Amino acid sequence: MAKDKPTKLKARLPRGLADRGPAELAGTRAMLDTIRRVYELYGFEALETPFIEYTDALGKFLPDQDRPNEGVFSFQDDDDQWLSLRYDLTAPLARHVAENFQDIAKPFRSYRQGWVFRNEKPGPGRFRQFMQFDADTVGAPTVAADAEICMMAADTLEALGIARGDYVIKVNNRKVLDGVLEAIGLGGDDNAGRRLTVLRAIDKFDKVGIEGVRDLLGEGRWENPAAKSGDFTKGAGLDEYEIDTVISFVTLQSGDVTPLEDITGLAAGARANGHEVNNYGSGQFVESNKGVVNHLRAMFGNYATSAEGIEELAEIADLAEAAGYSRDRIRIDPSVVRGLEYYTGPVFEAELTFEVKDEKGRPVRFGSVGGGGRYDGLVGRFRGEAVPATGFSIGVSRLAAALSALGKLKAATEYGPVVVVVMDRDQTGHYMGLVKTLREAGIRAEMYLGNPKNLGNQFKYADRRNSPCVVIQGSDERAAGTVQIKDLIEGAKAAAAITDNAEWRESRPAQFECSEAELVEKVKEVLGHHGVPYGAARG
RNA sequence: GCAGCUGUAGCUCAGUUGGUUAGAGCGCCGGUCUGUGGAACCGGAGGUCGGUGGUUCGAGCCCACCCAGCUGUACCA
Repeated sequence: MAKDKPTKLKARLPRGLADRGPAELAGTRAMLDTIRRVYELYGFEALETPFIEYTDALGKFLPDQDRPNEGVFSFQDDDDQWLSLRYDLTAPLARHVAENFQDIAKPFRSYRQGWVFRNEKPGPGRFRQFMQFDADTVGAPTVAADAEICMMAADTLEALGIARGDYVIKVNNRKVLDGVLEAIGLGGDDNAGRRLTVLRAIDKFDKVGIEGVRDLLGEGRWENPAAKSGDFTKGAGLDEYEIDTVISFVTLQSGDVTPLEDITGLAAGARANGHEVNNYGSGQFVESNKGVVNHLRAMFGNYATSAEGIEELAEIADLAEAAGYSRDRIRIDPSVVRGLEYYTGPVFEAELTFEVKDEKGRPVRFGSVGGGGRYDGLVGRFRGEAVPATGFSIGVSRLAAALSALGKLKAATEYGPVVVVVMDRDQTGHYMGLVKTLREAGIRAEMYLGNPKNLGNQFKYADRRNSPCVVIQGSDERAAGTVQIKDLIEGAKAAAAITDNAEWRESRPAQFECSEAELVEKVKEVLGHHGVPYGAARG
């Protein structure tokens, strides 16, 4: 009989998804605790919604398609209704608020954290399942709510260990953009398509540079402009004058032009307080949000829609400044576009400003690690009236990926349990008794459950589990009422010099004997010596 | 979706102008060592060479198509 090899099933993980080990879980848990602490400090309260929503609650275009799997994972219920895995936490929040509108005290301030899913092509820092941590204020029309969200975003990133200057919260306002677009004749519903193209072009500013944006606003752009090869992106088809207008808006802060605030009268005082003040000709100037806002006023203040947005930005800048958040943390930046569909006013984006490199030394683009904005229309979709709302979302998974790529995510060695080795199979009950004693003292412990015939294997196991120590009791010890405790951490150090195997075995480094009654006390000494937490000290 | 690159052991990769039975390092398992982790030495398991078809006396290598992965780009409500 020919032996047919059973066809092995290939074990493989779908792309864009990831298993998480103990170290990563511990790191994520610490991040979540930190974020939660900041959010709660600001007065937000917890809320959780399910992973699954009706598809039409998430977006407006889906239900009429055959397979609404563009971007979202969807499937049909028994009753043929389309369900989807949530792709963010904002739409479910809007549904929750609308559904429980009467019972919710407004302004409603809530936070929530959880997995979201996107059916898109994954990449570095882009996953198909990732975690977000949101905070939203629903029912507050004031821009103070927006300003507060920005400040909280800054506080959160710093609480996570990102130094001031290594991140920035960029702020813009959709109304300013809308006004500019109206001014160049792209207002109205029939220009929605071109408007979108313009917004996307602006969004790519830091990726393709000023010339790239110029091409995208005009005829279009090749993936490799020099060789005119690769993918071609069709442009918005604007003329020279229109392009110049848009470019002047975008570069206002982000690129070549940095508007400066004239502080001639204030410079002396600023210097006295230790601020750096640049000299430009006769007047004295400093980079500031107020400078950007003044510049916007001068250039676009005569467009009604823009003016409204500019004044909102001015107020956010003032509020932030008054609270001590200056341009190094919260920055008015007209190139920020974001969330093209549902944002109605201020939009925010959290960016890391330091460069992260991959293992080959090439710079990695992680994109924004958080974002948000005002979405006055989202809750209103479920009701007849507009409900003002603003919120912010941290991309926990992406931020964790960025931090660990940078080596900033503390990869503290996770110690395993104390292992009680099995020397005599017929004493299993007694060994488990030792384990129980340790557990009752709050010490992680387990008896070796593998094949106990070779004692060496049990040590190898304990070594791999990163156990701080093992407990040994053979017939000699049992007769004497004692146990051997072997400190594996200390032993590894002590044995580093030994090269001869026989000597290695004989020396039994870092091993000592104690009475069974002293077991807990002595193990605690070993754990304490190495800083291994136990009992209440464990997280 | 579009473009480029890459598919050989669990991982990283060799593999001559096409030539018997496809290799190495690491890892894994076992032994030296059934009362002691590491090192060392010895041994072992593990491959439809991504798939299908073609050219050839002969294909891991050449050709066509397909599939998968990576990178970029587009899309991302």
